[in-house]
Amino acid sequence: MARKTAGATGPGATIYSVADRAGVSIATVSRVLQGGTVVAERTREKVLAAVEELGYVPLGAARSLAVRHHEAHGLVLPELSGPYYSELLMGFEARAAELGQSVVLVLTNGRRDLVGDVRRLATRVDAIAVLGSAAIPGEVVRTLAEKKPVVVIAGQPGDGVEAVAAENVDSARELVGHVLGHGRRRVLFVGDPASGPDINNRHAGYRQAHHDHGLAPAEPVRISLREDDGFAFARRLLAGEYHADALVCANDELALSIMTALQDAGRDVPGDTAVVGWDDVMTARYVRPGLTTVRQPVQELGALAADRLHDLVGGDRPPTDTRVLPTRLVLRASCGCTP
Amino acid sequence: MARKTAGATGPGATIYSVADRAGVSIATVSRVLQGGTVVAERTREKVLAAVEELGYVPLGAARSLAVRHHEAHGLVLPELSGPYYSELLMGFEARAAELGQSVVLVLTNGRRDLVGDVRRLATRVDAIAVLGSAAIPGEVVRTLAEKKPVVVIAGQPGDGVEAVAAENVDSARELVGHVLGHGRRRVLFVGDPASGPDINNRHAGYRQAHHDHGLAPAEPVRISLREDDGFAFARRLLAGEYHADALVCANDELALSIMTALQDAGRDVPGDTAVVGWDDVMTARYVRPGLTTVRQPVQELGALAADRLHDLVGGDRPPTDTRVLPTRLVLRASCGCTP
DNA sequence: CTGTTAGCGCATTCAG
DNA sequence: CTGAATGCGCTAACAG
Repeated sequence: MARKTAGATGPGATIYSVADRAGVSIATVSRVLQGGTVVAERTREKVLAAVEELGYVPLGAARSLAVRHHEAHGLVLPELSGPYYSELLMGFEARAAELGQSVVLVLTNGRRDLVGDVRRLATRVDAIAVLGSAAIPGEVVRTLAEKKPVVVIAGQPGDGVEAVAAENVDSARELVGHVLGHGRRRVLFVGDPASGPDINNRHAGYRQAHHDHGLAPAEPVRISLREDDGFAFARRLLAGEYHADALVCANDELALSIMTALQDAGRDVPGDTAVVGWDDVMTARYVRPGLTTVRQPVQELGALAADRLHDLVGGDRPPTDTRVLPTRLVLRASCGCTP
Repeated sequence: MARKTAGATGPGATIYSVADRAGVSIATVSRVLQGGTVVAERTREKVLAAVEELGYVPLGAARSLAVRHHEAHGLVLPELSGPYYSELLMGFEARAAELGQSVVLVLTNGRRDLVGDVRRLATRVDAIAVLGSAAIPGEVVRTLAEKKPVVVIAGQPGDGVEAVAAENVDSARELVGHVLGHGRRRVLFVGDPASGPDINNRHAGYRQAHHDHGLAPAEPVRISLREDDGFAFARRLLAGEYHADALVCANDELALSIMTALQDAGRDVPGDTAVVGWDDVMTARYVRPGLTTVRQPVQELGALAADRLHDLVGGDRPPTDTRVLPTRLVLRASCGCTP
């Protein structure tokens, strides 16, 4: 049946109208646009001209249906506050783009129908990366992984699904060892290890460092990882509810809020109390004393996740063990060092 | 022609295999999945069971092709460092999700083939939001707007394309007026007004405030808006290259880097030099003195952009004038106030 | 080098 | 309430 191929301009132009206008077949149009096969220079020009004149924009969905690939990766994050997620996303997006993949993003935080949203996502991408800690219940991830390639970022290793992560245990051990090396003997771990595998590993390193020094680790202060919780804890500390000469905070937001609160109350940091954190956020460089922390290669982590997805979709490279990226201690003054 | 509808499980399951398994037609499957039409409870259950057993995930591309909608919005940002873009993205994503739209993200910063990337994006979304300042050459935006609905965020108003923005001129006028009210008489605008419409408007407000007070504004210090540039400027200021008792910085990153550099060199802020910025980033609360700045409703801006795209796609609401969101002065101590 | 043709998987009339 | 048939726009053989 002869298609209606009315000279639709702008939106509405299809490969048929372009072919018509250029006086060629749709196959030829497809060829010059995909750039794979050889096309006579003469006809190529005609096609390109027609494309230009009609303002033709190919319909991605039609291509996807034909090639049976979305050419898109999904990324599921809890939110975007703080530099961690943003950097992860930047790294992911950059690598995905290099690989010719679009990225469609889902932020789960105050989401009504999380499961539904993720299912809809699965509908339009070839593979999905999920931030392990908070984004999604592990059960959902597992059923998802039965249908699409999935990689978990900084999550529980060994669920049977691919995973990438930054190193935490050793760097925690090193960091806490460093603090103990300053002569501190009452160092508290601030932040709930149950917040996620990352935090749990940091706490594990904290314990190891104590054992290394023949010391008994104190119970962790089980609070969540936001500024407000830091302020609340600082009040309790100032009230004498805790005793410590050093605070190892699960992340920088906690460390910064606590440090500031202590200082505003007249405490000397690190004189009275040393404070260290995790992530090396921008603020860590600006406060005085500078915050000693651990720098993670967050962008690389994102890029790595994108890589794995791509491999998984391509069917290359069989599932590998969890890839762990190294981290680096950043010594400033809040731990007791004099730079 | 009878389709091969082999009981494909997991990936590979189609609406046909589900229909087969449930002993119904694909139309019925489609109906229960879309939930629009009425279906007998009995058959609905059969279908759902089949879906479950086969692990069926509908192919978004096929649906998009059939309904002639991608049900996705594009968002083009330069990058994601700092809180501004992240918050914008959060606001955009949240609203888009509410409207049932996926969001596909493109970060343009070190991008090789920007134009190509944006064209590919246009291929798979119904509409696109672009951050005006830095993401894309205005010319590209205009040709894009001929093919897809486009809204420019914080960009040049009146290109004939939809736009949303935060208020800048008045808040700048108020901020600078406030600084002048502290008795400062040599206040410099730091940051290149040509960086983008936002900055240009802030500079305009700066000038107005001077005129309000019968003062002559100084030439702006034309540097770009990153930390490094702030440090470099601070060095030149300390070297006596500039004279000022107040610095109105185009954004917080600039303000913070400059303030810190001055303090490290022994200058008193705000005693010797007041410093104010724009954006109210997290660090602004932590430095001492706290940074006086202007808070923009960035998330709302993102949400607004998503709304407009949706309206544009729906064909509702004719193109409106640029929507401008109000901003708010945040007074802390760096301007000379005593909180 | 180019045209013809057959699906890709789904939504949607139109009958029944 | 349900099924059969058609087309969405594009790619990829397969011929010429």
